[in-house]
Amino acid sequence: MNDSSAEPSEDEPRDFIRDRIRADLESGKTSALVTRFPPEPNGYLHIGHAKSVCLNFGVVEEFGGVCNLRFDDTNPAREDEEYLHAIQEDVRWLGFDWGDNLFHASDYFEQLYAWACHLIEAGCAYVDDLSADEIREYRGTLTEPGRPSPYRDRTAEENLDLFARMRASEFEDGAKVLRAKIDMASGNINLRDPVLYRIIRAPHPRTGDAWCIYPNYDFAHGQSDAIEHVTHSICTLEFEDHRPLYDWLIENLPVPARPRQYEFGRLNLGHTVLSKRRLVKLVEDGHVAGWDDPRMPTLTGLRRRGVPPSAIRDFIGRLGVTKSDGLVEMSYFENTIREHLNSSAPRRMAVLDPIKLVIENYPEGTIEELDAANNPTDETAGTRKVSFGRELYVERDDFMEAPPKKFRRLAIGQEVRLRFAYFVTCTEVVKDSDGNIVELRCTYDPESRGGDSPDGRKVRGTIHWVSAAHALPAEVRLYDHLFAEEEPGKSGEWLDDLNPNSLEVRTGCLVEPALAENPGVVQFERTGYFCPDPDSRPDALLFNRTVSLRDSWAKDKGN
RNA sequence: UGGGGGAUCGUCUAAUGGUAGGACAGCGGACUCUGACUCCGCUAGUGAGGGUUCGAAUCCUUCUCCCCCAGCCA
Repeated sequence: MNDSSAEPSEDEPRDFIRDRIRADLESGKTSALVTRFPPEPNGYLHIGHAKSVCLNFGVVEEFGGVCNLRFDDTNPAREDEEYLHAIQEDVRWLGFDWGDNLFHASDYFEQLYAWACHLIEAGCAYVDDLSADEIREYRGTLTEPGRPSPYRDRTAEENLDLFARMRASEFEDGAKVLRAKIDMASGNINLRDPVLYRIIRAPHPRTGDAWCIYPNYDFAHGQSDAIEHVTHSICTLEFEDHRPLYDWLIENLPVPARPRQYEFGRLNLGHTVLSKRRLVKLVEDGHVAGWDDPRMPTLTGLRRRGVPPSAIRDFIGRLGVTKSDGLVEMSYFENTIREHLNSSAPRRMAVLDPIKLVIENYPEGTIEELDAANNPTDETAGTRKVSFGRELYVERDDFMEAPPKKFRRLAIGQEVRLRFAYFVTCTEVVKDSDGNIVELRCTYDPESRGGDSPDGRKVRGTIHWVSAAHALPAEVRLYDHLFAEEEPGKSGEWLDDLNPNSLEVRTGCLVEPALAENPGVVQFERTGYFCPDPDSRPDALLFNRTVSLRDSWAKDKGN
């Protein structure tokens, strides 16, 4: 780890938060940088969380310091152990390490309780008997001040006693709460005597039934930061309004450190949703197959989809960190994924919608082993052998009976290259009784073995293929945007904007045999990037499309 | 008509009183054994009005629009 010498260099990211940290380090205000990533264990991490993860862990990689992983587990009614493990796996997958610094807000319950008592003794907090509805009523509105609760002026002794009895389980859920005594007339509603503790008689994943009162976010978060000596508590914009309360608590409590909160704009991505509430709904109502459905923007979904973590980190880095809230185009993310995969993914051939092609002048029963480059952009990726024979399968789309002028693929009388193999010319088509094309008959030029003709003759197009005798059957799942609308719910019910075609299952695909050996993320030549699904088996191959290749032909056709 | 925050190409962002720049998208072209990749070029922006200044995205001022807040969620 480097330490606080912080000359900004050219390729280092710069933003208002890093500028702040740099200044604090240089001035000596901060001697050792401490940040934290504080997920609530009540759902899976998504790409929006990745922005926070990359920021909090990123700055300590850049400036030195530590980033704690701290679970904000203050609400046992909503949280579950399942998420504790999943979240750690996802952060690790992204490539970050919290070392021994795995903490929980629940680790601090006893200290938090003591500090609550401190507040009571100082006359800064009181036990309120008002119901939730009454508290809401007394709180006023955005434009009208609130009114003090009739219980606001209880003595410290009484409050202490009541609070102890809350802890001792003498009251029902909702019967009493502990509130900070601040300002019922504040324009900032968070300062109108915010609730600090509530009664929740639910077993906690970590503390069991040791407690029946739990601190809420506002009381737990800042104080946990202080306990951990967090120097820069980085959160999203919606907490900006909470900062005065955050500071008020820090100032009124004998905490061991003075953390400061900084807020940045959260990530919004087009054609998807990134709110936990909505993601849960998609899973629970079965609109997707689960948290790890490859269409989900969750990290586990993206992982199953084949998106490399490096692409996610790179994407987040390109976005920058600001306080303006925007909507990032999905194509920006997709482009980053392609960029990472282009250099790393081995090329393979797979035919997603096969039609048979027979080379009439190719000797029957002959099989050739041809060399195919594994990655033309990376010579060190080497080559592999692919089997070639008289009967092949090619993509149905790669033939047209009445091709437009710019069509560079197979058509009657048109010569094309079979990738890594030979030049072939289509001579006739075979149709069934309904007039559907069922087979293409071709001739080949034996001189063009390997893909080039000695006479220097050029062909306009190159198409991919598989050998009929060697190809393996496979199922391929093509994914599209989960939502048809870029901003789901912009006009109407967000679920109505689901894309009915977000999943297209292709059965009867044929892939080259090399794909049987669990290849990781590969490029199917001319088609896209694909990875084997965890459910894929040797006798039932199953691939997910990570992202398609750019296709300027498809775009052109639309005109 | 309370409080907090934000407005720069279509999108994400740089420029902190001195030539409005980059990336993605789009368009055009070159190259190509992937209509991919790569390369080249083009299009396109300071929310509006006033002011200060030799000079304003930047400073002042008025206005407009957008986001967040009335959980015993985080």
